[in-house]
Amino acid sequence: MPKWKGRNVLTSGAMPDPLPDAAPTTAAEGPTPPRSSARGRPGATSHAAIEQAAFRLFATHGFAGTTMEAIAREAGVGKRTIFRYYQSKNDIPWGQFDRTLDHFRALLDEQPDGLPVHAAVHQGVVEFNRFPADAEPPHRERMRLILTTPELQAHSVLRYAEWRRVIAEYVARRTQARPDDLIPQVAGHVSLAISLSAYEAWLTEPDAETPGLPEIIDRAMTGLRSYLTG
Amino acid sequence: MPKWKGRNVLTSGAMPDPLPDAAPTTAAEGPTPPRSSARGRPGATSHAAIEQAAFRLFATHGFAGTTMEAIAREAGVGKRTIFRYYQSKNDIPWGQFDRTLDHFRALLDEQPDGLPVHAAVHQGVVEFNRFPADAEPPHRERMRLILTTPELQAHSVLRYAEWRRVIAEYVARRTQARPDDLIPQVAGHVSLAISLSAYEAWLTEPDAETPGLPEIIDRAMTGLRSYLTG
DNA sequence: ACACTAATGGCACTCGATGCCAAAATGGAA
DNA sequence: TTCCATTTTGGCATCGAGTGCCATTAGTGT
Repeated sequence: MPKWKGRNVLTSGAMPDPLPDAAPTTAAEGPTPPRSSARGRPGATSHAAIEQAAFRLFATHGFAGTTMEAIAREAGVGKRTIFRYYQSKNDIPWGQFDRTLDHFRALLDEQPDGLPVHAAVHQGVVEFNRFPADAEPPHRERMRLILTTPELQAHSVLRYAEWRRVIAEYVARRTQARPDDLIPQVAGHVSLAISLSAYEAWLTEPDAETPGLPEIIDRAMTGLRSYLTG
Repeated sequence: MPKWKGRNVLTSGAMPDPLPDAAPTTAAEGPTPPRSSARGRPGATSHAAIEQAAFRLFATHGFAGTTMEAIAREAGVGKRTIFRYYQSKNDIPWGQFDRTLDHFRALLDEQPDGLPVHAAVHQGVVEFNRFPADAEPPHRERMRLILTTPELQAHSVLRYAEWRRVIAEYVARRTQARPDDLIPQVAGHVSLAISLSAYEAWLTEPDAETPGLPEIIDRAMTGLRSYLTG
């Protein structure tokens, strides 16, 4: 689903971490995540650094086999601090996903109004999942981790919900309905279904990915249409 | 998604608990769940009793506000024992869901071969979610809990996966494909998408549920078709 | 009564997560 | 420079889910 703007090298380069750290979408709770201001003590680490440390450990000990303490040690900060940057261990692999939702919204709005709604949504989803070849390997690893680790698979629905919402809102706007109405909701759910199927197929393929993610999403979409029309 | 065969009264009557307790689908691990055999010490409780106790507490303290210790006390058994009946706290609300999958499989097989695949699947899903009026209120409460509690919402994907698999296998068989191929997978994902949308709409409606679940699923399905054809 | 079998439940322990708070660390003002 | 307001850090205690271990209990069959 994701689509991290620029380059996001996983183990060696820089992690997503775009723009100055923003406030969490799931507002006011216990500790307030760092937001590198002018005044006050500067942050001891960054999302990027934490994710790099975490993925390094995940690669060797697996997700479940890596404790938060270990990640903290690897990142050179206190465990307590990690929990200020990420609400939970499960949130680490997703990184700054929220950030990309604005981009997704923009992509949908870019679609010409002449296009039928379903086609516009489809195009938006495809574009959202198209990115430079050099950003693909790390993205692939990230998604593989997420889609093959049960805990993460489960946790991800909470992320998907925000993503679906973007679609539901777009469809609602274009069909004069409310985002909570049945059709917009179905559109969101089905778009997610398509994407997930596509990702699973994508991850199954040999690394010499002949068909890219966009192509597979296209294929899943046309597959759905032919399936539904017998 | 579910469909517990007979009567399954939530707070007052009997919980699902059909058939003699079977082995867990996710096989051999730590403690082996009870399977009331002839020999040996008899079980101190049952899935039904545990679920009743649990739901009683969930109703007053909420899901998160209810500890496993509390459930154990309410059910009159040790905490350790509860964990032998359910792999996790999150598994309690779903009850013996696995059991219903065989029934689902049977429903699909019942569909006439003359019916187009998508129609057969649709019918199967609809039938799966049709049940006696007196079983509805508790089912509704159960699903409301599951679909409105983030932890449960997330955890449920693991259950849904098995359910989707049933569809993927059916579609694969009828289209001479493999269950892991793109189209069967998409069919499973999309059927789930439809069902979830329908459930959400169903739960939103006032209790005087004019349209039942089957009708809403139908509506979601036709909605999808018209959405996809502009 | 005795052996066999299988579930129970207490205990200790790991790990994720949270509240609390004193101790950094920084920029700006006196 | 020193003090101050500000903001993050990280240690500590605590809670709750989940697991391994194992002696105990409660049946069945002989």
